[in-house]
Amino acid sequence: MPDDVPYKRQRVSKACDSCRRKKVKCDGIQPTCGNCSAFNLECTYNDTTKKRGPPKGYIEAIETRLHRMESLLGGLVHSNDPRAEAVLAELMHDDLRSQHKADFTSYRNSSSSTSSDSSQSGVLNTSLPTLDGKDSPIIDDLNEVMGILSIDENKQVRYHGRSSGLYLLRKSDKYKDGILSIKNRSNWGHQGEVIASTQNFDLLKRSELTELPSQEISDHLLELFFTHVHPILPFIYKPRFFDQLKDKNHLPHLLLNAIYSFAALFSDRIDIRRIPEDRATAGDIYFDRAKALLDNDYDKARVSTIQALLALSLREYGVGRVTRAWLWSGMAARMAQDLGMHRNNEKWHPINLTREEREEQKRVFWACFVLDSLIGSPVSSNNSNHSQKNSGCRAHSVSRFNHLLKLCEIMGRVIQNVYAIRSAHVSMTTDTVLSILDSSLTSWYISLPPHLRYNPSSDQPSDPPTLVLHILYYSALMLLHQPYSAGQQSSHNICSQAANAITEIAETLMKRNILKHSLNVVVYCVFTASVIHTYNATQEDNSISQPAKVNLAKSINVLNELKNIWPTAHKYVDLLNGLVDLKDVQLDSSLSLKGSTNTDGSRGSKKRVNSSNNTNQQPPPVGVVDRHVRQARYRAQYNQPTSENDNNNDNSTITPPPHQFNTIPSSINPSTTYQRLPPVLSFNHAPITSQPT
DNA sequence: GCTAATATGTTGTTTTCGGA
DNA sequence: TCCGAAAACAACATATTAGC
Repeated sequence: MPDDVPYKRQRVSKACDSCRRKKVKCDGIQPTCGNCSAFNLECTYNDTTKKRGPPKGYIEAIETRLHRMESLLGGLVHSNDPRAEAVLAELMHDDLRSQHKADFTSYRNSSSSTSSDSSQSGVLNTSLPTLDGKDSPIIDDLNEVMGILSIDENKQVRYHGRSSGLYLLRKSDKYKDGILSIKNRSNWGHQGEVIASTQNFDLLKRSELTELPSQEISDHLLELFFTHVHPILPFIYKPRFFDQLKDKNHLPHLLLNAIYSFAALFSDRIDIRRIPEDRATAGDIYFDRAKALLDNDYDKARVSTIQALLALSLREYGVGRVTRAWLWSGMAARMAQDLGMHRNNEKWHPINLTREEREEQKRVFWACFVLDSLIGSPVSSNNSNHSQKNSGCRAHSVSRFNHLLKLCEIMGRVIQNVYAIRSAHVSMTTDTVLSILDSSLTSWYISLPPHLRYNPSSDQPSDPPTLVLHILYYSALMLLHQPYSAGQQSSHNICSQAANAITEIAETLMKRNILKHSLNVVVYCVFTASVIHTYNATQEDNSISQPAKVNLAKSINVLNELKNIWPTAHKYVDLLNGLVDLKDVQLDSSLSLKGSTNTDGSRGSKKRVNSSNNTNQQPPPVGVVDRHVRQARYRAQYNQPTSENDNNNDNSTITPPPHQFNTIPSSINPSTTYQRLPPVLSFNHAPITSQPT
């Protein structure tokens, strides 16, 4: 064909709406195409065409690179190398930052067509509302996408993801160019490394690795583990575990040391601490042994290795070495997959697993799922490619664990749909996704059996693991609604009430002197609640700010208490103390920072304006009116009579939800809508069946 | 439902062009 | 003439859509 013959398109670039519906060839002639003309139809070209986004995995790859660069920068900033200081100075240079910002703006503009088209086609809008709720573009610089960076006096950079809620505090004076400058009062930036155990475990001799503590200490630590950890995360199957201990020649040293090292943090004994006066060094010797044993064993996938990884991950999370916790929980999850635990082992006919082995595998797999959800990025957990089943056993611990699994599954969906840069959904509006996920949480709450309900006015107080479960529930609520809290009053109310609830439950735990027995995930939950309180405390409306200040003070007290057992609480207390200053939140001295000592030696907040120091006279919690409205709606929906508790439900008690946010729009068929959500795990069967005893 | 054409985004290379 | 930045281009990957 000669070159000068013009290329004739085989297809029109845009078929008319009618032809597109009928999927027939359209000649594209406007205003009326040939087909519409022939059938005397109105010819329109209204349907918008979708623009493609970046290639699959591209955003993830860029994110990975970004995080790698962040950690490199973090290390650089932290080093004493003068060259690092020069690089830091260069990076801090305004020209570069503005260039960086301009680059990002350019990227946003270039993709703006995608955004607008997306909204029309129902793509979930994952962006964040502005603080003032105006409908300006929701994301306006790189930092909103990344989350928030904070930098302390030691130039230690910290990254706080969106789920931290810290972006709510962008209006503060200390927030500039995407960085919160926060006073670091207790040197937590280095704490992880300082307390990090540890002796040089490379020097441990092989014979020392297999040393075990005395029977008395062993019993003590195992009792602590099975009292405080096992009830909420029963990843050890006790009958099988204690059977293993009977065979002295084949003791699971790695697992034992991992359990000892974690349980030691719950202990008041000083003879198991590396430094007697430092509680955070409790169990260091077992940790060193476990780590050395792990280095020898991590390439051998075994159930006990996974269990050890879970225990070690929990410990590391508690002492503030989050990266290692994240790595080990991820390693555990992948090892579990390597062993095929993500498949339903009841179908493994060729392999003769005993009932105990099956039970153990299920527990371990689901514990991996929970940990990956709570302290890692639930990547592997959200993988729908597993068929392992959990249980419907009545045993309280197992039942609680099963509800925890369901809650984690919902949280995974929240993260996938609300926080992921690229949503798993392509055809639902934000409101719809919010409604569906909110409904899932409500259903979860309603499905709680009586023994897992939290009733603060009951004569029989809930046990600590159940209270932790409720704290996680309210955290999930905050996780879901937080991104929309600035733009939607209903979401903001739910966030505030959830934050109030978390603070109140945590305070209950503290007053009952059992806070120290709660799992370390509580620390982060209380912190995120505190961020909401901080935001509310700065509102002009006194009816909002006053109770928020009271709750903020309570939260800080709780975190101060948690510092005694979980070193990771140090950094959150410091962050909050910094925020209290910078947000000009005026706390009463007797309420705030109880038990904490500032680096300047003073105790409590420096700002004292609020004259009330009577916690019993606290104003109504934020959104309490909404709560009553929702309760009434809930009672109407579920035919529940008005309880006495509701009548005398004073503001100091937590009214059980459901929080009842939006109902699913009638135009949406819930069943079909749910099918569009990421696959939901099957929870209707019953594998984790045994009494945890 | 499915396939192939088309549109669009990324990445790496080459070309252009202004300033030293 | 050289250098560096920006623009242009090609090749490839992938999302979207026309239409069989």
